[in-house]
Amino acid sequence: MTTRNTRAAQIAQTLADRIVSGQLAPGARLRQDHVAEEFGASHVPVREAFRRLEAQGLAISEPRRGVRVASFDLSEVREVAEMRAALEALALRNSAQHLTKAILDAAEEATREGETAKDVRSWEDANRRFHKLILDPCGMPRLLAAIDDLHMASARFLFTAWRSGWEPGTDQDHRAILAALRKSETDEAATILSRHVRRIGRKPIRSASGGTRDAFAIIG
Amino acid sequence: MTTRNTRAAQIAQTLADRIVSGQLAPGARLRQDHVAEEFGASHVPVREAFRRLEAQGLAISEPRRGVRVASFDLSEVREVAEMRAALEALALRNSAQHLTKAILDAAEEATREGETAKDVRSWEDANRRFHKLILDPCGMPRLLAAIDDLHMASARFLFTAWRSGWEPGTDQDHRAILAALRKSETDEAATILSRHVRRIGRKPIRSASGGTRDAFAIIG
DNA sequence: AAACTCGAAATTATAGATAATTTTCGTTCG
DNA sequence: CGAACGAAAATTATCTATAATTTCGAGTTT
Repeated sequence: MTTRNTRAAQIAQTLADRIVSGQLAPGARLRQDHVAEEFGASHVPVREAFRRLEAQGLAISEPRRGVRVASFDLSEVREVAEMRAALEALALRNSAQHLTKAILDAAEEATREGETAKDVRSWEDANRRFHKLILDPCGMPRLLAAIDDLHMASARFLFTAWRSGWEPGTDQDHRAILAALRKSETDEAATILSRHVRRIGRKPIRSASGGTRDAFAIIG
Repeated sequence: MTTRNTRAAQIAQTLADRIVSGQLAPGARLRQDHVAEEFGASHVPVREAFRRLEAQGLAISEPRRGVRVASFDLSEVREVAEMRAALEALALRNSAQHLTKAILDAAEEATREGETAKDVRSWEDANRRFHKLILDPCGMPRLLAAIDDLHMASARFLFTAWRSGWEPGTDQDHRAILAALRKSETDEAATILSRHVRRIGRKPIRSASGGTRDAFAIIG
């Protein structure tokens, strides 16, 4: 199997998945020799992977002190929500004129899948697919890459908060966005999308010390 | 001042400066052994620096084929302008309530310096200072980092287009933004800022083959 | 003459080794 | 008993060496 990617990219991808899924907790140390050994690689590609994770905001590196999984708090959840709102609205405005009926149908199907998802992971997958479908046609690669990074952060917030317990509901926002797009009411669709992405859910979490605190995540 | 940063960070910084200033042309190859030799380093920190430049959009890496300075065209200039407009407007809305008279005075001073700048480099420096002054108080580090990267891209577009020949003018937009902020008319200020950042200038450039084509850059 | 093949040179990717720094943990001193 | 110190261990950052891949050109074939 000749992988087309570099070793560093593979390692970065796997570690990113673990961080997003919550398998690697915020604050956890990433020790280069341990990671290298696990992947059967030397530490050089591992260090390159770390630099990538750092740029994506998933890890934090302090010189001579190693790399840790980035921590986050409510203010960063809010920040990512606001950035997503601003950038996704922009993308949608540029994407709208290129949307076809087939794309909108596929987005509706993704919405249905999200509504019937039985766990948070499959809901997130369907939700991301919805957003990607209606935004990709904007043809702005740099913008789409930035949105992708923000979605990854969103997913991390979500998986950390909703480790278990997920009840699906009808996604009125998605349907309203699609209805507006079908009527070519771009501004309306962008406005709903912007509001939709800024909705932050709260869930009580049992902390290690026995008490309960609240966890927050973007639920759009 | 010995920056206690890593070698990789120093190399990335220096290369980024060269790319932004146009000293390294779009498409130019970055050969790790040559760079390593120049900086008196091995190829390991050089490779880490490359990953950083890649994440910032300043370089493009193709596995086994090396790293090149990223190319860009009018559509990317437009894209960066739109992204800056969206994100800087967001930042300003969150920054407005924290702005003090001292900050606004400093921003006005930066505007004056930009108006009297004798070359494009010092104009860009003053312009960036203006934007940074009024946006930094928003206290959203991830947003500010994203804006920083976009400013770097903007500067690159500008320096590539306006390698020479620069005539200063009064910056009415900056003054209008400051006036609105002084009156606490945040929405008005954000609207002007958004329009301001999307202004794209055109300049005829003598190409190598003797003909002239147009170069474009964000002039806000 | 154009296209193709093969091989050498250049370059990138990975591995192994070394030096420098931080962390850890036991011991001593207040 | 707790804080502070210091050697040992672990970890990071860097360098040198080796392996793998691509590029480019000379020579051959159609």
